Amino acid sequence: MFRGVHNINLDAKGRMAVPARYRQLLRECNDGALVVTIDTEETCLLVYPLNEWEPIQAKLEALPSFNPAARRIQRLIIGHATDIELDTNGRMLLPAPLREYAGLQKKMVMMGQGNKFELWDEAHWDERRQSYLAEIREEGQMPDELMNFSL
Amino acid sequence: MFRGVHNINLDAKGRMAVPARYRQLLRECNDGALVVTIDTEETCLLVYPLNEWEPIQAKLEALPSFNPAARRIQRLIIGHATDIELDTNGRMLLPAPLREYAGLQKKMVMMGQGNKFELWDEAHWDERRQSYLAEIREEGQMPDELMNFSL
DNA sequence: GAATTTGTGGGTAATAGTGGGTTGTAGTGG
DNA sequence: CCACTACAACCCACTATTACCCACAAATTC
Repeated sequence: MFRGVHNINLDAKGRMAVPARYRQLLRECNDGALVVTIDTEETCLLVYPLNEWEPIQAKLEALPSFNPAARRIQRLIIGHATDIELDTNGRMLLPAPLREYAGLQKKMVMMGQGNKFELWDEAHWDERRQSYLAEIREEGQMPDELMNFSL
Repeated sequence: MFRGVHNINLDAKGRMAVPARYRQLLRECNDGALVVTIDTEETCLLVYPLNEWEPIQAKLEALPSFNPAARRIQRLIIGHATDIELDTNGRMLLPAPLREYAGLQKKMVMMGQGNKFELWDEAHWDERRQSYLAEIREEGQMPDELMNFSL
């Protein structure tokens, strides 16, 4: 569904222009209704079309709520999940608390990841990408799932 | 499916002319729809016809997302995978972030590799080819999978 | 060597991205 | 309950980028 990188600038009001190629797609499936939340493993944000998000929230809510780890995840992910829409210019306004979490300044990177997008601070992503590549190349060993994977 | 090397020049706008012999083939199967992404092991780019790419993305997305190695691969490969098309002159415009990744300047090499093409900076490929040849000749030993391979 | 196909280089029009100004609404405090 | 403030939505205008087109140069082919 979604893929590809784009360098995007955040304006002074915290808005970002969604690349035109995705706008139509987003408008079609949900009339541009989106949900942004945080990624708990990396300091980046996740943007889902509403219909992709809903089953995820449902599954999170179904987790046993006496389990501390489950409660943590629920608090963090559902807690930060914010509804947003595309404005008339195809831009989205990122809520200040989430921008802050991901350390988003002016220059950022938007990356398609299947059913969602990821938003990274540009410098942070560059650095992270470097370390991902280094890890892949250094580890002689790939996990089993990947060993017989052919691209 | 695809094979052979071509020396190609990138123009000032980052466009490359696809060799005529492949154009018709690419146009037939997908109306010229292609996906470019990065190779994680080498600093080169991979170009797939859309229909070849889709099952790969599906397989990548199916990997367990709590597995760190799988997440890395997904981020890098799906994250960089960008849709492009042939223009009316049979050229493709390579996205700036990907050109940058592969260090593509003016002179580059396009190489058929079965279901995809690889794009290399010319100087980098020459160097890499040298070291591949050297490695093959120095290592007396071939991996088992190759021992009973006859050319 | 002429004709056709392929590769290359820009110019231009259309589209996308950017930066505020203005109005409306919701939240806050008196 | 009203006034004031702050933020968000909308609009418009400007800039940058891209896609498209055309024309020429180079290379093949006949």
